[in-house]
Order: sequence, then structure tokens, then C-alpha cells
Amino acid sequence: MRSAGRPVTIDPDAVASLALRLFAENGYERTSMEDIARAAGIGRKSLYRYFSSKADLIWGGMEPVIAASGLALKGARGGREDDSEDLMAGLRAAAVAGVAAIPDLSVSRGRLRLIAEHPDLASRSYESMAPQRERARGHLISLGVPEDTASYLSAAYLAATFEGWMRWAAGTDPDPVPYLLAAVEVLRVPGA
Amino acid sequence: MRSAGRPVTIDPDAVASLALRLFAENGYERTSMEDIARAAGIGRKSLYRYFSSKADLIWGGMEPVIAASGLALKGARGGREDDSEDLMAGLRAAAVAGVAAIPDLSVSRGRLRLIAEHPDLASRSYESMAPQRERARGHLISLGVPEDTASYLSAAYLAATFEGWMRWAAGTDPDPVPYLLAAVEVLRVPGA
DNA sequence: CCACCTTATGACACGCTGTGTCATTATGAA
DNA sequence: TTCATAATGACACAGCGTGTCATAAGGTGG
Repeated sequence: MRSAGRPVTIDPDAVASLALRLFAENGYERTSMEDIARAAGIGRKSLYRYFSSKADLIWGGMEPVIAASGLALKGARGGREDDSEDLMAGLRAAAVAGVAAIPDLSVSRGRLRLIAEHPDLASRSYESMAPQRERARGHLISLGVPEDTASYLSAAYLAATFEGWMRWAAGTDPDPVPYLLAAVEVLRVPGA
Repeated sequence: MRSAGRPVTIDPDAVASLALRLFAENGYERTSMEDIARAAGIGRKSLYRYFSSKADLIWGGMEPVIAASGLALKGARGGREDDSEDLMAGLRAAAVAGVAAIPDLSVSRGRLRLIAEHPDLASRSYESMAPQRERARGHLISLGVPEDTASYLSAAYLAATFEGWMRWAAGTDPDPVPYLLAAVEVLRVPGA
């Protein structure tokens, strides 16, 4: 029952990496969805079936990071000692957990560099990280942080870690973890 | 010499507030640039001359806030005691300075609510605040904060204060200042 | 007072994004 | 073999943002 109709012939991952290559070669703006579809040997409409927007071709690849990071938060119901240090440790762990979910760091670096170069793509960060922000907020609230503080902290947390990723991508260091940890260092829990 | 040719007949402020009204009445998506131009009695191309994008009709109004906030940072070369508390005080002051630059708070609330409701507009926050982020970063660096810390801190600072504005806009409190101050509370300078 | 020059304006056309509709195709299941 | 199901792509469409170019409306210098 799961598999009835015509089977899939398009490999989204292959299309995404093809698109990434085209972007790198000809520029993001100068590469139209039509171009990508033609290069992939499919129709433009079919392309949109797998990637709801042009930005999705890039940001889609970051989904595993976001998912893993969210999962880490869920499992981080630390001990009863809900002091500030525990809260921050949870956020640190979540930030780092995303790194493990990346199969090929150099590809991600390429993606992030493209994002950094392009305002249109960078803007998408706010949207793409919205679910993660919501999860972080819920996590903090469930640990006793006041609602408003949780909102500010989760917003700041995501902006800082995103900036961490960006700075890592701009350089040549192989490991993004130190960047993420340094980013989280600028945060604190006011009450504790 | 300054004023030679044909004088201006279009009042950008009037057009922007007209657009804001149309958005409120008919929805952001369902109001096209064509609609706005027609309602304003001008051509679509002329509309684009004053507002480079649809989002600009909304975000343009926030420019005074950003400008004032940036100015406050410039003037905040505090005493030689560059300890953490001074740095944070500077950021606090900059955040609050923006409030004074707003002629009509209720209009700004409407704008921000529109932004909150609409992912497309909210995404723009990253772009719109980029200059402010850069200024904050420069400010921190000039006060002795390491480059990377300054990047993370300024990113977190802008995200948190933006969230403060959002939470203020969502409620009915007349004064946004407490929200902004609470937002800055989640930040710290790691070294100090 | 008139010709001129500068600048605002808008008409037209274009490419691209993202969406909707609908016919066609390929496959597994009955 | 027939049929239901799901993928695919051809076509059309509204809207955004851009470029080009002719026209209009004032001041400025003679």
C-alpha cells in the first residue's frame, strides 16, 4: 500500500549538489531554476516539487543539522539542578550536536559561503531556524526560565550560533565546534 | 543649482502609510505593487523609484530607529573603564535610543505586527539590521573586545533586541523600553 | 518673455519566481 | 490484463523587480 504508483526517478540529493555546482560556477542570481532543471534533465515544475524555492536548494541541505540539534535539546532534560550552568550546557550540547549530523563538512562550508555572499539566502536564516528557535524556547521554558527571557535567549542563541557557522565557513579550520562554543559564550541566563 | 529640473510631486511618507493601510485591509500578499500605485495615483515604476521593494514599504519606516541607534553607539565612547558593565551599558543605551526616534509608536507597532505575521518580511530583519550589526561590532572591537566575540555578541544583541520589539508589538504596553532592556539582559561579555 | 536644461514621471517590454491545472506516463497490485 | 496510484511535465498565469525610452513640468539664463 505504501508503494503503489509510479516510482520516483529523481534523486533530490543529486539535484541539490548539481545546483550547488552550477551556483558556484555561474553565480546564484545568474542561474535560473530553468537552468538547473535543464541540467538535471527534468522539468522546472518537477524541480519545484522537490524544492519549494530556489533558496531551498541550499538551505535544504542544512536540515539534518537543525534536526539533530533539536533532538539533542529534547534529550537534554538534565538533572534537577536547573541552574544557569546546566541551561547553558544544554544549549552548548545542542549546538555541537548539529556538527555530527553533517556527512561532508566541506560541502556545508560551500553552502554557508554561498549563503554569506548572498543577502537573499542569508535572510532565509531567520525562517529556516524558526523551528529550532521555537524548540529552544520551549526547552528553556520547560526548565523554568520565564517566557520572555526564554524568547530573548533563544533568539540570541540562534543568531550567535549562526554567526559561529558563518565565521567557520569563512575560514579554513576543519572543526566548527570551537566557533560554536565561543558563540554560546556571549549568552547568559539573567536570573541565575 | 540644487534644484533645477522638474520638482517632486510624490510624497514617499504618504505613499508608505497608504500602503500600510492597504496591507492592513486586504492582506500583504493580496496587495500588489500595482494596487498600491493605483491607489496612490502614480505609476508602478514611480513607486519602485521610491521603494526598491515591497518589503521596503514596511521596513523603510524603521530606518530612523536604526539610524538613531547607530548614532548612540558612536557617541558612547565611555570612560577608560572598559569593563563588561560599560560595554553592556553602551548596548543598552543604543537599544533605547532607537525608541526616541519614533514619531508615532502605534504606527510602528502596526508595522512590526505585519512583519511578525509575514515570514517574508521577518526574514528581511537580517538584511535590514546588517548595518547596525556592523556598527555594533565595530564599536565593541574599538573598545577592546576580540573580533570573534564582537561578532557573536553583536549578532546576538540584534536578534535579542529585535525579539524585544516583536514581543512589545504583540502586546499592548505603551513603552517598548522595558522589553529592550530585558532583551539585552541575556547577553554578556565572556572575557570580563 | 522665451528657449533651454534638468529632473520626475510613466508607458512598455522583459526575465524570473512560484503556483495552479491537467493530461500523460510508468509501475505495483488485484 | 486491468486498474489504481503516483510521478512527471507541458501550459498558463500573477506578481516582482529591472531596463529603456519618450514625455511632462518646472526652474534658470539669455
